[in-house]
Amino acid sequence: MPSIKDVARVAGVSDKTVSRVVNREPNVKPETFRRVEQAIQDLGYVPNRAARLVRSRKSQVLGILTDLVSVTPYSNDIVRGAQAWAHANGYTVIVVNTNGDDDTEKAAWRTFQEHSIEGVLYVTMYHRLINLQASDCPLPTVLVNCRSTADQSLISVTPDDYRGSQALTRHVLEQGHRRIGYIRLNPVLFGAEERYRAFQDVVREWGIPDASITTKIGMSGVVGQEIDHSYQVTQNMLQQDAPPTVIMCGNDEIALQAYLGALTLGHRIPDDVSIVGHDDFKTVSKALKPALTTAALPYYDLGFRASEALYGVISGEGATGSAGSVKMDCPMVRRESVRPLPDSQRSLADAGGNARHKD
Amino acid sequence: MPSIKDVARVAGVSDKTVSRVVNREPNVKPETFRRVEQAIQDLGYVPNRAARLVRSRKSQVLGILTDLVSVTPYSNDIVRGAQAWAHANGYTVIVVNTNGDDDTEKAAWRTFQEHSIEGVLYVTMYHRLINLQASDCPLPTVLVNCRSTADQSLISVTPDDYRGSQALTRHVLEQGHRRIGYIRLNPVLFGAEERYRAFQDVVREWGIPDASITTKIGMSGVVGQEIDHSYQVTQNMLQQDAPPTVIMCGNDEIALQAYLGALTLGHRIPDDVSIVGHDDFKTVSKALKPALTTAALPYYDLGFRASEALYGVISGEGATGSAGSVKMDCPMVRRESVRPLPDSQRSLADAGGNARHKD
DNA sequence: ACAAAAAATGACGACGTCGGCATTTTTACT
DNA sequence: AGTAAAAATGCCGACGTCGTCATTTTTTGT
Repeated sequence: MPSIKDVARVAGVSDKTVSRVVNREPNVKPETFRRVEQAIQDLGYVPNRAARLVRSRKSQVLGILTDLVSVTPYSNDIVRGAQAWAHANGYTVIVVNTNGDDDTEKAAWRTFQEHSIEGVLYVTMYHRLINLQASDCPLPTVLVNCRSTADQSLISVTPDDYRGSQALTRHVLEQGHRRIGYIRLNPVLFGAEERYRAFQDVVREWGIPDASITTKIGMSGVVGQEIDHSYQVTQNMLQQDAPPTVIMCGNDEIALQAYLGALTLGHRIPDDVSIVGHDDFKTVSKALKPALTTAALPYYDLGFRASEALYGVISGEGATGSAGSVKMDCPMVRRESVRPLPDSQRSLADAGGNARHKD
Repeated sequence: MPSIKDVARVAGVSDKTVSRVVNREPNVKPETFRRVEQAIQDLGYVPNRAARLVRSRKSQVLGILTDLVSVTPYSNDIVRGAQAWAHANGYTVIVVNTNGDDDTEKAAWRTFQEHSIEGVLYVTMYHRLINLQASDCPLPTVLVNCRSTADQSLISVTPDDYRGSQALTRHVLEQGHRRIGYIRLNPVLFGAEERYRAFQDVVREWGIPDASITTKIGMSGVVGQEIDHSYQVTQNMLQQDAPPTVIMCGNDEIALQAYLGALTLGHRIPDDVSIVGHDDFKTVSKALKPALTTAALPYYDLGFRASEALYGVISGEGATGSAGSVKMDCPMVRRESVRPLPDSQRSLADAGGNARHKD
């Protein structure tokens, strides 16, 4: 592994001049520049970051700390997004999975310090609240897909579950649906709460009577090993009197269960029952027939945006406190699983009440 | 950021003694050891890897080069497996996604060299053949999920698609199925070839007549944007005269299509038709009702095993040439989507021919 | 108690790079 | 041509750590 001095010798200049060429500093004669470049080429010289770092303290490395690569493999897109930003900006990324283990997390922070990392992305694989103090973080940190209840000053980048669910609910109502089944995500998840709240708010805003809404919990249990009742829940809903014309699912996995449940009962989608999901897990949402209308969790963007934010913190560009925190939209992805109801079918007669949207 | 000298001063010893303590070298008086540890604690000293590296040339860092995080997000488990090995063995991991771009790949190799990385895992996100020379790799390299047609000497760790498919086919035959539909994976994929070949070999070995086999291609087109015909293909198969009693799918995504196609036609699974997949994409295979019998792609193990192999190369423990290459088993995961056929239904009468397994 | 061996500790320099500053070469201007 | 300013280049040392080897302290055996 040749060093800068080897290059200097070959090019017949001093090591400092080589350094200048390598770092594109000014004040190098074109002719010298050429000679040095040639020598670099010939020797296959590659600068040594470690040595550079010993002097300049700029590692150009970012750390990513993830809790566990949960059952939903899609959240890896957060990491991809972060990497994309990093490589576009000359940074390298070190990733450590803690698997939710505290000791591993401790070790990871230490590793990051040893590597003189400039900043850390603290990524959770599902949207949740955590309990982290800024003082626990020995390095500049940005929270991704989570927020800290303990310390508001930690900047976070999270998906806006509320708005995603809101858009979906509005869409469903605009298509004329009034009898609605809602299958909730595992209540343990933060997103579950937000999504359900948005659903309720919109439904109330439109004056839909409670009687025409059926809500059930589709998943429950510890994250990672939850029990999924949504298949059965769907079938129960469809077999009740005046069944819902649309089933809104807490996420796409539940939507898959809803499809299976409905199809097995001989219902056609969306002719007999419409279905919407949430998250846009493409392996599911695009694969279903008809393709699923859902709201896309912006995982990739979360990672990308968070890296930008982290860079802001590192380079000290203001943005202190939670002022820098961002909620990113979950845009609705309209596919074919929601059928517009003809006017004639929009009454609520058989579910009691017939309130309509006020506008 | 305190240095080893700050610690030395506080502990009242020389920097070298601190170094000894940090690296657990012998010949330090217990009392001195204690004092130094205390000083380290008090100052929050963390050794600086860069400085260490400048001298010792052992970075304890592995690089992971991935082509693209393809449509199947599951292959990320390869990376997880590699990380698991790394962290268990004191290594840190740098990941770079090339998105299949040659320039990015070039840049990645360079970055790896700059970081004095010890070795590289060259990971492809789907099982395929690549065209890489050992001479293209400036660092010790192990291929994961791919093999090089250009250079046999590159060690590779790949899944054994053939044996996975073989096990699945045998299972299906053992359950008494004789009229079989086979929906092929995109022929562009290396695994598609292997799996189909295994299927054919077993079927032939058992003496099943060609007439009772229906084979169709389920996906085609460029990887990442393929067209999926398998939904329609399934329905066609089920509507033919003497339809297959089991449909074997090139992978689990195709199996999902098969489920949807079958259910929509009113067929029950596995009562009317059995289905098997391949890959064990859990979001699909465990979610389906009934859960899918499939063969598990050992992604995690691939990554873990490959790291071990790479370490072997780095530390020069023989294992030269493709002698070190490994094919890892894809164990069958037996769930509920295959129904054993009662003897009375095992004839081939209506499909022409009635050959039986020879043993 | 004393020498020899063993253990513990320290002084110093090198690793590859780059910042600071001194020195040399070139350019611009009279 | 001569001089001042600007440009180009080089020398030296420091970053934090650890290897080498010298020095000091402790232990062991008589």
